[in-house]
Amino acid sequence: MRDPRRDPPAAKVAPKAVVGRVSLYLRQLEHFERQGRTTVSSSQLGESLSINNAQVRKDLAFFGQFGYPGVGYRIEELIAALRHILGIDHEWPLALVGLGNLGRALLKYRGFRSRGFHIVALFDNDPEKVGQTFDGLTVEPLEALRKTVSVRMVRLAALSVPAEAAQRVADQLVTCGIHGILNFAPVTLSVPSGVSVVAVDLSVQLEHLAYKVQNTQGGISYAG
Amino acid sequence: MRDPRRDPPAAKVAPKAVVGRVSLYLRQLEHFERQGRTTVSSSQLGESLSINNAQVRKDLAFFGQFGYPGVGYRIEELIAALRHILGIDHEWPLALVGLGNLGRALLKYRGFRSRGFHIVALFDNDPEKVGQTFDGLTVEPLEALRKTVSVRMVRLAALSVPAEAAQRVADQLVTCGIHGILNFAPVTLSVPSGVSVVAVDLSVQLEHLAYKVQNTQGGISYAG
DNA sequence: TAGATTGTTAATCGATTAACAATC
DNA sequence: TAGATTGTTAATCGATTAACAATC
Repeated sequence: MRDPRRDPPAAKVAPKAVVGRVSLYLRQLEHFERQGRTTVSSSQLGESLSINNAQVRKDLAFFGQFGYPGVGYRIEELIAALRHILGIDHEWPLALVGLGNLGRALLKYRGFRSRGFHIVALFDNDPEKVGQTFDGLTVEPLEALRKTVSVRMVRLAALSVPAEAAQRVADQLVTCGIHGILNFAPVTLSVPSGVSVVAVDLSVQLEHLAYKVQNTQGGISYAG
Repeated sequence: MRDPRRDPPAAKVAPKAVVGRVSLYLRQLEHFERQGRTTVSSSQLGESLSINNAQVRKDLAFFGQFGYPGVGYRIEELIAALRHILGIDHEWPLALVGLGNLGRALLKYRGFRSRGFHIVALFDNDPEKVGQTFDGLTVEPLEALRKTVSVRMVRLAALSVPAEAAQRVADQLVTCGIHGILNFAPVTLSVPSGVSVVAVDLSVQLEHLAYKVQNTQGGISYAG
């Protein structure tokens, strides 16, 4: 019922790198679809993302057989399949914890909503912030976490609190039933098994850029 | 002159994964230093970050010999060495291009400045934005890019423009002498060799989190 | 000294790429 | 059919981990 081709070979969790590339494939496929294309080959898809064509086929084959020999991949069909695989063929209610500058920016960020992630609750421990309204949502104290998470069936949280508070708040999130944390605080969170964390550290990324620029004296390519 | 231990073994560019971990080591070392500690072993440093101790030693050994057998690493000394290696022992002037919600958040984000990255110029193509002042900086049109980049010796740019504009603006940045781009737009940029790009795609990260949560039925650990 | 811990080699593991029979 | 392209196996490459002599 869910896809027209053969089923996935196994129920193993894909390696991190594969999942990341699948997100990129999906984005590029949507781009091709908007251009009116209907099929794409692994070579074309790979070239547009600077990824080897065998890698594209192998990544996709991890989840099942989606291609047509001699033809390539049907774009519309592959988009639907990848959305299902990534779990973004439905909406994800999202809690945003920490309404500092970064938090407020995340709230306004369009990229989340357009991928099915809806921020449905705001939390902050600062009494100045509690009760304030941003984008139609009222900031609640962390004490309200358990109730709101349960009522709104929230499984994911974006964490944009200061580094010192991050682990403590993460513990609360876990206790209140959150299953996944997108962590913007510059600390390595420790969470129990069964809870997922993805870290987004902007400074680490910028430091990497500085390193690359410093170690590139013209002529060598580092387009990664 | 620059560090008290033996010099690096070679001048090769470190793999991406190594550089990312070195940023994490540095952050954790700074944390230990604030706690008043003076030395740390690879096991202790690794444990605090969920990284194997052999990996810690190997990563550091890539850049030189910093440790003392039987003692570990002297924290103050290692911090200085890693700052130098990452190229953040000096300030990096940074241009911010695109003053939408995300751009304005990046401008206010403290994490950059505290790591030595100073936003010194703002650019946007929107006539509504040009001339406006944010945090004491006036938004300039992209036509002013070349002059400002050269006058202020800017080598790095954070790019937070809409996806449709990203490649075009990136081309301009490169033409005007930018050497490194921190790309927040959800597209894969194509740049000439000698120019570095680091992509930060918040939706990709959130999709990864959704995938992990969806594929974790309690009991299995995914603390990555 | 004895104990601790490094830097490094060798072993293992996983990820990427090339090659090609099977398929449309 | 001939040409194109898949899925997959085998070969390659790189990254991680274990083990240990060297060192303080």
